[in-house]
Amino acid sequence: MSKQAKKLTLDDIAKLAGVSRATVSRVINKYPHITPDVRARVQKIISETGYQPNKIAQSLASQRTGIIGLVIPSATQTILSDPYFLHLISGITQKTNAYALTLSLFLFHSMDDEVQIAHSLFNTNLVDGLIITADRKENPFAQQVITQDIPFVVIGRSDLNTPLASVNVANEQGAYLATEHLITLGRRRLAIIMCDHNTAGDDRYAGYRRALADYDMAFDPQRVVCGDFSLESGYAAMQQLLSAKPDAVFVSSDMMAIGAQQAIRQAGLRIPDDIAVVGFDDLPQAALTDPPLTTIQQPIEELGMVAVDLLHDLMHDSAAAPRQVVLPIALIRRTT
Amino acid sequence: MSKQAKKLTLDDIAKLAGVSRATVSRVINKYPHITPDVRARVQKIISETGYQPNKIAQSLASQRTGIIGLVIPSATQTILSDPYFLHLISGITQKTNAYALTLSLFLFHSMDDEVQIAHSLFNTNLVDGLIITADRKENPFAQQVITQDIPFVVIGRSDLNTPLASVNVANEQGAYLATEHLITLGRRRLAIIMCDHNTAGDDRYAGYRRALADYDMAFDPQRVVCGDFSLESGYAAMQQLLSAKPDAVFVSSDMMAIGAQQAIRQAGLRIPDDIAVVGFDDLPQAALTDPPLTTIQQPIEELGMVAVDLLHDLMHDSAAAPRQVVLPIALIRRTT
DNA sequence: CTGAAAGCGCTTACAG
DNA sequence: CTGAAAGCGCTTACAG
Repeated sequence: MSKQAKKLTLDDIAKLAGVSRATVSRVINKYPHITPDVRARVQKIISETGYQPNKIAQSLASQRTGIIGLVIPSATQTILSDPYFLHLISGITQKTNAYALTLSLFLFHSMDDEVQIAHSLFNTNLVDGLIITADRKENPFAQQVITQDIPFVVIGRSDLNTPLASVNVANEQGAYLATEHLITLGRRRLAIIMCDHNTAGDDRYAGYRRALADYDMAFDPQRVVCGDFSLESGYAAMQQLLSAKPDAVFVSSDMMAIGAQQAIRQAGLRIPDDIAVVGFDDLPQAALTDPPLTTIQQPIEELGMVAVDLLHDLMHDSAAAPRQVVLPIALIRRTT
Repeated sequence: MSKQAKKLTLDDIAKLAGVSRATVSRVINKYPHITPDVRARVQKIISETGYQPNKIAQSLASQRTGIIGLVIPSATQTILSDPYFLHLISGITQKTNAYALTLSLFLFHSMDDEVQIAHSLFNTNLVDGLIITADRKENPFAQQVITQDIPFVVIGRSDLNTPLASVNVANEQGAYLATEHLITLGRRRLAIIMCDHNTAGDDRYAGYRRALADYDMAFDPQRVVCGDFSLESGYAAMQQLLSAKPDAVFVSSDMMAIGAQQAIRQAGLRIPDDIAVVGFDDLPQAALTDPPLTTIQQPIEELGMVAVDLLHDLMHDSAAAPRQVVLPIALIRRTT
């Protein structure tokens, strides 16, 4: 407890309680068949001394560390500007706290990091399982994980054509609803700010196209611009789009939508009168843009929570068939 | 490597290379005095087999895990809406990657979590060191850490009156500059949206007061409102402030400033004509608000990087005097 | 420069 | 229900 005290071990507790180390270990691990007397005696010593088992020794002996890794292989730039990841992490930590798991976080700041981290994660017995955000279409890290003997779950769709445990939201359907909403409003010159190199971006683009087709709306490649989910890229994309004179734009993330709104205003146009905007995410800030942003709500925290649930199941029953969960989305109408 | 293969151990490598486990261990740990031949032979086997040492076993034997913990004891709500933390985490992971340390993340979602996490972190030998964001004035967790025998560094000032390793930015001076800027602009009815229960908030408030005093400006408690660093709270605070008819407001975080701008616009007032706004942080989104936000730039990523540097030093030389680093800030003029 | 041996602090069959 | 013992896979004085 205090600074100087030499740390107590199982052995010390065993001696103090007059039992074997095995018994103390069983008490700590809540093994059911222990004489109540003995259990009480051991517990008393433990609480009196403030003994805490050495987690590393427990891990080595039990072959489980209770650590799970969260790997976010996105470009750092994207991560930085998108509160999405904060919500995801929040959902994940809620569950890891509940399961008494420890979360380790792995971000790549360079190609080198990717190699280094893969190296330190695979075959080192450090983590019991992995959660991977698989937004990038090119995802060499995820490719590697498949070949490893480690439970993992993927957040977002993955094109790894293997049955994997995964959680995702109904991206295609969300984009469809958003686009349909704009069409229903009477808009005719629809545009999209999408995100390439990203599976969620692809799915949302597909939903946009499907809605256009279903409603016999013209598709004009001039009115398609790519961003990278960042605020800045949404701003730049909208500036580019302006010359194509859209009267509505579906932006596939709220941060990009906020940037797009800014570009529209700066061009002296009115929202939604001149250009209607619909986003995707429903971040808290979406309700406070000018005007408030109509958007597709996706349950980001829940995404994280379900990921941990799936992983937890996998870790305790490796024979379990990997489950794919798709969470529902909803259109949140604000401005229009 | 592949799914079925039973994992190799030091012993296996030793046998394959015809040396002792000690020698293999020395090669792995880059012990300098090894016969080149022997080293080469061992390394060949290691790379041929793809052997990776078991990190847990290494940790138990060496009494170091290479894991450091990042503890963010802020209210979850605050964390979620503030990209600040993303930048901080980014800075931290850049350095942990460089030092080949593993980062574990601890967020509190309830009072119970706080107890649980403290319990699992202290005296369990899991982490080699801790980084704590000490923004809350009431910080029982930080108080506890002090009594533990574990290296740690605090991000943000702490009122724990002990010489601690810490990194911070010049909050007071930043607020002073921001306020001075508004005064120099000719504004006379200054207001502040501050953040209570938070040491950074306190420091910034102090800088505001000092500038007011230096320039003989009236201080009106009517023109002081508290938020919690979230966008929503900035919005609400500004609405409240409106009746006091300020002509300028220093908002002690960018997210709150963005919320405040929104409230001003919604009230039909112009920025900066009717009310000038200065923020604090210089998040990427500050450059894209309407109008672009003048703000105090603080090097958030660097805060995280320095924290890891300090901790790294502490872990390798526990006798080292804990250092206090204060990073400079700068006024970024945009709109006015 | 290298090896034999002890040790890190636990867990978990195996007996009884 | 409980204990003795082996084992988890490494590191590191200690000799030589």
